[in-house]
Amino acid sequence: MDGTPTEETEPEKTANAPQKGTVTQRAIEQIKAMIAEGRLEPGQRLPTERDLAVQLGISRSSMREAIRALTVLGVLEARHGSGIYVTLLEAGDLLETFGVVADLSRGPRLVELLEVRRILESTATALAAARITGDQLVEVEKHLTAMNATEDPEEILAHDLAFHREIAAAAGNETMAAILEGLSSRTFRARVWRGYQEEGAFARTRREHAAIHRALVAHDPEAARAAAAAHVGEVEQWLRAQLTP
Amino acid sequence: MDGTPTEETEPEKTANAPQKGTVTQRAIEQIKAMIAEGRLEPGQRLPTERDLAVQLGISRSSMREAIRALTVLGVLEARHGSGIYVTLLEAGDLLETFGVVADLSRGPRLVELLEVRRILESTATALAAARITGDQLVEVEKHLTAMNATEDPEEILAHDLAFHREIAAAAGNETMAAILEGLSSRTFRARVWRGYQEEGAFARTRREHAAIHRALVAHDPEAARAAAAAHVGEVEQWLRAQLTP
DNA sequence: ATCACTGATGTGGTCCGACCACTACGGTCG
DNA sequence: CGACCGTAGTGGTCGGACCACATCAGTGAT
Repeated sequence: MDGTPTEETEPEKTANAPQKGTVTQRAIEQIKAMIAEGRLEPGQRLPTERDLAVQLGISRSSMREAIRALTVLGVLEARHGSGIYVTLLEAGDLLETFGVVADLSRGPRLVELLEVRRILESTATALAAARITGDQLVEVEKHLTAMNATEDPEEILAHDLAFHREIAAAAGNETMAAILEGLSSRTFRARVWRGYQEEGAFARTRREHAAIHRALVAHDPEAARAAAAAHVGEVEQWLRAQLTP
Repeated sequence: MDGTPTEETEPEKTANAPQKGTVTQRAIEQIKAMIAEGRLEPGQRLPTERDLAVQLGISRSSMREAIRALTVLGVLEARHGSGIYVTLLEAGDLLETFGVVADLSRGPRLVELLEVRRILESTATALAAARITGDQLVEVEKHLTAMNATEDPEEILAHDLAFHREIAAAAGNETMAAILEGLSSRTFRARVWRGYQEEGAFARTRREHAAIHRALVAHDPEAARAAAAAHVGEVEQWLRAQLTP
């Protein structure tokens, strides 16, 4: 596209970043900056990979790496045959990567993660108790009864996740809900649950869920906070004990 | 490896993932799985890009995209001329991406982020009050006095960040500290601070910091929790008011 | 024997060009 | 008018080439 090769061979200083780090890293920062500055709106479609590469003066390969990076971060979304789009940049999009932390953590850090979850979950449950509507409560109860009606561990886990997800949603803070979602990612809980439930913790779990539900119905934030903290705290203490046998 | 070009054209079912999603996405999952299963230890060096590509049966280009993705997630680290290494997988490594959320969030979500920070920061400060050592307290005081001794906004911000970072570290939960670090990322606070401090909030900020420090010295968790919650809450309320003028 | 220099080697970083797989859109045909 | 189909454009993949950098063994002077 350049045409006349007599263009500035010397590095242009037109308010552009000179040269720091790899070109791919630079491209990532530039696209991020474009979004942060509002030059790219959520949901908007970007130019093609080829055009973008030309615009930033890099090869398509490097541009693809930059796009891939922003894709896994939940900032961009590539649709085969259609184009590249900015995501809606909602909490869920950007915090999806949180699950990776939970998946790759082991030992002491699992306890730390549960501690964070206990803090956030108890607060979220308290907020939910104050704000939850009738419809939302029905949804919570649906998963609660379904969870108690089956013996299939997989199904129990699924409804357990949904139970807490509905509560987090009722708290009215999408960001907090998204973080808790990542903190309860499938593989994370599956690893902990396996051992925990094998000790006949089903009954205790049901009792704790019932206590949380009771607090929600009563719109009692303090009771809800205590119940949720105790619920997560039980698992936390069990896991803590597992690490020091 | 197989040699004979009479290779099975039909999809191989040798316990391998058949074909879902892009090859790059598959490679990302496979490497993640290798780490999760312990086949790759933290700090360990991986085979070369070229070898890895051959092992997973994909091109080097696709492998590079996978590596780039895991790099931005803080799972891998590429050193030019040396090789690719698994990071130490510490909380700070994996939660670095949290800063992206703060950088790209605007409007209502900024309030939500501050709400999350208020919850975590207040708890972390409470924990710190109970556990902080003399040395750690000295470090905190260093930033406190330095912050009050200058008028340069940039320097104030830097010491402010360090002040809270030291407290979070004293709480003894690296994961929580890493999340708070992301929630206080430079660009995030710079955007909010700009307007907040222009209203002569310096004095108030100093008073709040002094209150937090007093609670730490007294080893009074409840006072620390209240002071930290009020500190963040002030900014939170100010920002909330800005959004509904 | 010790140390600084130097070269070769291997690694990640970048670029290019080609082709494939899929989507979207428009025209055609029933 | 609607279903079908072909085409152009897009992201996805591949292979090869070259560059920039780190590392280390070998060399040489001290």
